[in-house]
Amino acid sequence: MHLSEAKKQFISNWGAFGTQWGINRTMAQIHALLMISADPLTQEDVMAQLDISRGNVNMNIRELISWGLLDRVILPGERKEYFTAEKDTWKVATLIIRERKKRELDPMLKLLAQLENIDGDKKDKNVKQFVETISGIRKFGKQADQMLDRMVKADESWFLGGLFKVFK
Amino acid sequence: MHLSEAKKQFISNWGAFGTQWGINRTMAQIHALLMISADPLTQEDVMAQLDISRGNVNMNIRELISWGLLDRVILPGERKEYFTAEKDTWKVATLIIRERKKRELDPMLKLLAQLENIDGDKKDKNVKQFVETISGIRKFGKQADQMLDRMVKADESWFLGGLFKVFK
DNA sequence: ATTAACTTTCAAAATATATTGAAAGTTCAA
DNA sequence: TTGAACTTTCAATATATTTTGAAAGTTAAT
Repeated sequence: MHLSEAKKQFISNWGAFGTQWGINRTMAQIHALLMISADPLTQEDVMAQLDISRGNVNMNIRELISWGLLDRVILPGERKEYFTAEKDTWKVATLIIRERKKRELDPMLKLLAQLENIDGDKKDKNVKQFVETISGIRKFGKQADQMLDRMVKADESWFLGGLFKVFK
Repeated sequence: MHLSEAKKQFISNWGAFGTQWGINRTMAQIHALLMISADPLTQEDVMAQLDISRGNVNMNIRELISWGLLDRVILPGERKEYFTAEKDTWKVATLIIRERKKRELDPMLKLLAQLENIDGDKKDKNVKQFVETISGIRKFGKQADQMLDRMVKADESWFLGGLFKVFK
């Protein structure tokens, strides 16, 4: 397979992958494109290569920047903005973890904490089941939260080098 | 806060949470409802409590069963089917991991393996960047895959009891 | 201050996804 | 068998999300 075909495949599949994880197709595709591009691209380049509209590209590039996944670059002597993606997979992963944790896990844990203290007869099996379920999910979530925190703070080689132990 | 209000909040938020992870709102809500219900429910119960149509409930219950998250139960002497959810958070988590790994991660790793061997001048910076990006993502994915495999095989207490070490 | 190059916005349109409910299918007690 | 009780299907509909592109906004060289 040649580069251009492989690029197409990667971009298209990465887009589909994104949608299964609540990230819109275009955002994932733009990210994919910039990850595999050796040089920075302009908005026009992205529009042309992915065949999507100006507004769409603009909106998704801004979103990617807010996630910390892209940077604006001004090339010396040029008027227009260029964009590059963070290329280091480990950094990309930790940026994504950080962001989703903040947006989703943290608020959910806060909610669960509230729901755990409901009024009502603790002997009622419905109350009991509710509290047990919520606290079970919360315990799991807290543990995951901690683990992700450590991951994000850790060094790349810890994970990628296979130097980590999962059992005590 | 009282049970009925807390239930509503949990179901509604769990549904929203689901959509951010590529699981449809109704499926997540049905799962939430059954997780906090002490006794098995019928399709009718679910329809009534969540105010959704017969077809929708039926389709999503079947999907949840295929994930291994719900079981059909026939109560002795009853004609109709009841449904219960797996209540153990750890088991729920591993079932979900297993399923998503199979449906998403495994195929993606297969694709990346193919894309890594493209034809073309290895000195071309575009080819180089492509191969580097793909192999970086693949390395990370393989590591994640291994970690998840160990998690799924491990005992609940490993994770939930906080007995695990993340550093060597 | 002008204006050409470039970026951003956002209402409308297109697309994708989820939901409904009536009809068809199945099961089983009598 | 029959038919009442229950389950499943799926075409039509509703809802949610994404995309477009023209217009408005911004910037900076002259």
